[in-house]
Amino acid sequence: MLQQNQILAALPKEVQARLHPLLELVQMPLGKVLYESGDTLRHVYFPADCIISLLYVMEDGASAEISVVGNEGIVGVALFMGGESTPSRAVVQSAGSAYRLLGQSLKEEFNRHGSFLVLMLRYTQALITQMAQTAVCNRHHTIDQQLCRWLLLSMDRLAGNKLTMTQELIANMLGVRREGVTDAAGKLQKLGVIRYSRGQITVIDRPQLETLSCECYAVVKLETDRLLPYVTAPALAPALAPALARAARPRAAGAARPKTVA
Amino acid sequence: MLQQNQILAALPKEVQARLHPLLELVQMPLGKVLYESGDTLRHVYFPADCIISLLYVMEDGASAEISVVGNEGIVGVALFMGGESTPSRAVVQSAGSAYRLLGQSLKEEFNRHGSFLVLMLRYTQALITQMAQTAVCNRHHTIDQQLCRWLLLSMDRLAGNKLTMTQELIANMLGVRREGVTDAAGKLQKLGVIRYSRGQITVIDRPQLETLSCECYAVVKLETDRLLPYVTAPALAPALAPALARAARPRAAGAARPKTVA
DNA sequence: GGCCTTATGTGCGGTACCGCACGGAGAAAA
DNA sequence: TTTTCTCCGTGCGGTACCGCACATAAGGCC
Repeated sequence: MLQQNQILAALPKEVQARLHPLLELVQMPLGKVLYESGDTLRHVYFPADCIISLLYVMEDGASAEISVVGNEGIVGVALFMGGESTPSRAVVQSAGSAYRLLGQSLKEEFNRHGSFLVLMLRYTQALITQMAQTAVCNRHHTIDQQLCRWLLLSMDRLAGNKLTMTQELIANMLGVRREGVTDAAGKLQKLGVIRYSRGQITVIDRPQLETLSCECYAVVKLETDRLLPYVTAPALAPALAPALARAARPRAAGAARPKTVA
Repeated sequence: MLQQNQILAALPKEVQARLHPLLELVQMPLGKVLYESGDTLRHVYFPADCIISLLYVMEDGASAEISVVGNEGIVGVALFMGGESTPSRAVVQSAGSAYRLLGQSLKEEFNRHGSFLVLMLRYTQALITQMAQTAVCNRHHTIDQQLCRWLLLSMDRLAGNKLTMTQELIANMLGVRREGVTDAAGKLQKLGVIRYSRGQITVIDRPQLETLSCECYAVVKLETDRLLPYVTAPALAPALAPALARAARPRAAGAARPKTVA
């Protein structure tokens, strides 16, 4: 079902009809690398039920996740942004399938300057928001908070409440030690928020997970919903409404860290 | 001189002619806020000789810089990306002037689907790279390294080798304590790399600054030069060539943190 | 010169995270 | 059932950074 990807689903019927014969459904096994840093991209991918991580790998081999893409988005924005490549790696974080489109075909549709272009750009802005918030989160929040955020981002892109992912891999995504994740996950389990065993994580108390997460999750989610309203997303728990309001409203000018201005 | 902004300068003559009467040269005093988080943008800005910081301010008032824009770029990409607003603040980090364009005029030119659109998208990809690298840098690098990166990013966007900026403000940008910056700056001064006093920083040994910086600076610079070749940028010190090669070449697949794979 | 504001230096205890080493336990293979 | 491998738990010393509380100094203003 082509409609599994929300961007494809949001396109007008005639665009869908044009693209349909060009889209190829491909399997996405866990760990598959869609592109490496600097690769000239050949395809873009519209995830159907898989999750793709964009991550940067440093000289010394350490890594950090830049953003996550599920069926709400598209992998390979560099193709239509004009750069053709990007200094990051795209890896399958959760297995499934995706629709693949040749770069050339994508550009032809993009250059028709219709709804496809508009949609791509809006999605790209959502992606930018996610990256920016990742930067903030890496600076200011604890591993505990970041794990919550990461779990929520993943759950939003999956059908059930189960996730197949070892703590080791989560650590690579967050760019922290495996033991740090063990620690944080242990706390969440003790609180009854999640349950896990040997690479299987189950979210039990999602509302609680949202309150334990930093504001970063809500900021990204609300902004994504705003930018891509065609995504009929399940509403955020009411408890997060304040974060929404704060995120949307201007703050006092000039104040960076309040104390330094007082 | 309209050519002061490199994006405007790179546009074909007829586009420049169209835009010229619509562009308004405005002064950009230090600390001026161009937009707040969630504001509907009215203008975009093409910096001539000022530097604008895009930063995110958290609920508790702490902040972190997401990216920097100088005369190589444009402030307000959300306008043509379609979102009209963005959850961050744009502040003048170094005073100067900029060309301002009404959002409506921008969109009219953008929707002609010519070289303006192509240039905007390419610049936006460079901006994305900078944000992604900021996320990585925040996760993995020391304040010392980040200060070097930050100084280099600023110097690239200024005429001389002097920078007017207190350590307090730098701390807000980096999202760290002021004392941390004092510490790092002290070391750099002892090494004879910079000299500073009461908000005036002078870079003495730029090559040394580049070697002390983390790889993030080089990655962003090389990618920006690649995406926007019309910028006749001064070459990077030869010592950084290896970082370039690494950034451009694919890495061994699957390896996130090398030890975890060995 | 005297005073005040702002910028920078320094020290101290606390915490989050790191690197490392190893122990244990579940699952799969033999 | 025993072995093996993978995943998870735990402890320990080290470091980078934090928050706080001051001390010092440089420049503007009277």
